[in-house]
Amino acid sequence: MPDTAASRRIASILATLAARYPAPETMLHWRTPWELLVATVLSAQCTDDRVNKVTPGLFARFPDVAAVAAADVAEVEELIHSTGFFRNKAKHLVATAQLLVRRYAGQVPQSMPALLELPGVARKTANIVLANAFGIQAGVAVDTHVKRLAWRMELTHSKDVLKIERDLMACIPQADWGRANHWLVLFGREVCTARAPRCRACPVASHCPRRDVAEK
DNA sequence: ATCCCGAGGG
DNA sequence: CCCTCTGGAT
Repeated sequence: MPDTAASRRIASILATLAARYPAPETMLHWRTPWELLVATVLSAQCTDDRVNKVTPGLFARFPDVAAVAAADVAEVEELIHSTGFFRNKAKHLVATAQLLVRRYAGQVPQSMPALLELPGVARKTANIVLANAFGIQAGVAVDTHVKRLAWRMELTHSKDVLKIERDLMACIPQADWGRANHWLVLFGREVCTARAPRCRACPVASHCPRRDVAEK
């Protein structure tokens, strides 16, 4: 069980961020579960607007799972080049598309274990796809920003992603699990940055146990 | 120069 | 646990 004061902090912060940031579907552009899966994979180490810049061309050239499954990896690499890590991402996307065609009739599976078998998909991506494409609130997606927030808010000091996820789930309304990552990422990039956090501009400074650590 | 909206692999 | 993979923003 997470510390209850920290739980209240996280809940208050999420409520504030929910009012401040738009819905996730307005950020990453996607129309189908497959497109969300692709966009989420591409978003590793990359901002939403850069992903949104390449996905229209990618989806136009390879309109569905079957097309990606038959695609030349080098051509996919070219189309997603600007999102970084393009060799890994292209290889994973093609391999995943091939697996979907082979085992799931070209559909994106709607369960955590099935998603985790897809190359390039781990827990964070699976949580986001399940929640936002299928409305299945399987869990909170944890990435570097979310971890940092959980630590700074003293919800937990664990480095175990599964424990961090469970502690967050205990204090975030289940309906927000799919969106929490998005809000926290934006907040983490704009305000509660890894170094030199902009505490003076922080909308939730009053909830922060480290607000005495002033912005320099 | 340095850091980053992950995931796979040693 | 550590490393690698990448371009782009700052």
